[in-house]
Amino acid sequence: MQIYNTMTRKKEELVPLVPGQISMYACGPTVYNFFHIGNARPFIVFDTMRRYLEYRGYNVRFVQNFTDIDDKMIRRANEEGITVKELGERFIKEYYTDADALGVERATVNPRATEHIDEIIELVKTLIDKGNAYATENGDVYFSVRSFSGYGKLSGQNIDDLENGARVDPGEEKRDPLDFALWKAEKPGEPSWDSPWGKGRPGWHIECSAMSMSILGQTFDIHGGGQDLIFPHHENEIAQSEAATGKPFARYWMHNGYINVDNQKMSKSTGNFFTVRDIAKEFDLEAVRMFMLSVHYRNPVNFSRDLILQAETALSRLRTARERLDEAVSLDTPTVEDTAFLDALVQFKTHFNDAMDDDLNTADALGVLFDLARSTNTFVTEPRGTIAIEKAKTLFDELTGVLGLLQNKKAAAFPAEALQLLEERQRARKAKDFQKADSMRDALKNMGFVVEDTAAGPKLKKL
RNA sequence: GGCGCCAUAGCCAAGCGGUAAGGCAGAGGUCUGCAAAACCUUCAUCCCCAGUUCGAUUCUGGGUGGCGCCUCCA
Repeated sequence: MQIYNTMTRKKEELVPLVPGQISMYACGPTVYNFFHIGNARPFIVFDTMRRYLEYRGYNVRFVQNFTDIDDKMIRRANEEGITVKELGERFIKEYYTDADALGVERATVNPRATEHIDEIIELVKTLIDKGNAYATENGDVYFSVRSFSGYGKLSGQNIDDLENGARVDPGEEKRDPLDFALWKAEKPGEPSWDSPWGKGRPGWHIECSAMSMSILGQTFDIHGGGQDLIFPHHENEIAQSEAATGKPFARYWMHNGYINVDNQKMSKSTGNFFTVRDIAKEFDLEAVRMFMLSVHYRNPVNFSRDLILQAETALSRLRTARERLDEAVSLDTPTVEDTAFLDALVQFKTHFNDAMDDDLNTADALGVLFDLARSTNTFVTEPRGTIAIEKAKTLFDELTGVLGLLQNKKAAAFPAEALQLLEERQRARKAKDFQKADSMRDALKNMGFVVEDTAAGPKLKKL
């Protein structure tokens, strides 16, 4: 598989550190609020990456953290009049609610920053011992950027150019404006932990280094996140981690593009965001996943309700095709068409894999899925051999499963009243009383159901 | 100022050297009592100008127009 590595700015063959295994870390949410559609993109992208790697037979260790201590957490907790811990607990729960609905599988581990304070302190200690960090009078610890010669290698920034834009906040005792905080001294009313530098809390960047390395090892395969994390967050992670261990940190860096609104980056600070929770009130979140996967993960994409609607319609095309396979009439003896069809299935699978192997080209892979749908739709118009039908179902489930689509298997339960109307309508039709039949169809429509007359009889569908 | 991304039909979006996947919407048709679903047909020469090449949407240079990072940010 080829993936685009931000570090080298090229597509590279993915060769895992340990054959057959992939270790992967993605920056997770700061749990101070509901997450928005823009935040959802990396969750979906890296979940899809993980699913694909597992499908291709890798044993994947996938870590996505929760940042549960930082300035925003503290501010929000104060506003709500609750503790930072309580705030974190609440929004971790809310995260799972939305992530589940988006078809995002649970990571192998979801570490929390506050549960890795010991590792963070150890890492900071090591950096001070090695001369890459220094503690100040008031108990802050900073990383000395100029002590790490590789600084800027991920973002392609020249350290002296960066110097011009850097600034120092009042009260900070940085030796160099570029230096960043590893440990922040306690302020009144803030959660804090004991450390060799006095009470305090970790800086943001060090959390990810500590959590990723303590769970996946000093060197691991893939590190992912949004493009806005390239600088400074990921640059800083590299500096801290490699300075401390003397070993390469992540081997491949994957970054997803932004979700835009009217061509502007969706972000909390701009205020042009839609929370996933709000969108869930209007749409099936699987349509949001469909929408995300219809674009290559590195490209920016505009978000709008109209586009989710398009995705919803497209998704139902796949869903209908899959249902038709279930309803297909199968024969004990294969038909002559079966062989050609089975060959076609193999082709679809190959094309799907080729697309995904090319830097996770989900847009292209979805195209294959629609080709498959057309093919099966045509195939099931006649009774076919059981084996061919079953193989088609298996492939369909396999490929939609890799993309995390069509996972809502819940059998649609229709109210008795609706089923009765459907029956009455059918009787009316048999009696050629079409006026009555149509009025019942209208009544069902008002209840939110459409009627489809199939070869196997009338069928109800939710609108 | 430094670093970087993008420009393909009404909309969304792959492709990235050999004359444009797929989805949504639209048009015509088949099926249907009528619909719906499905199927068939139809719907683009790829922002502009140079250059390289037998051949460029795809490479190079220059424009034009969008956008991002450099400060919290997925």
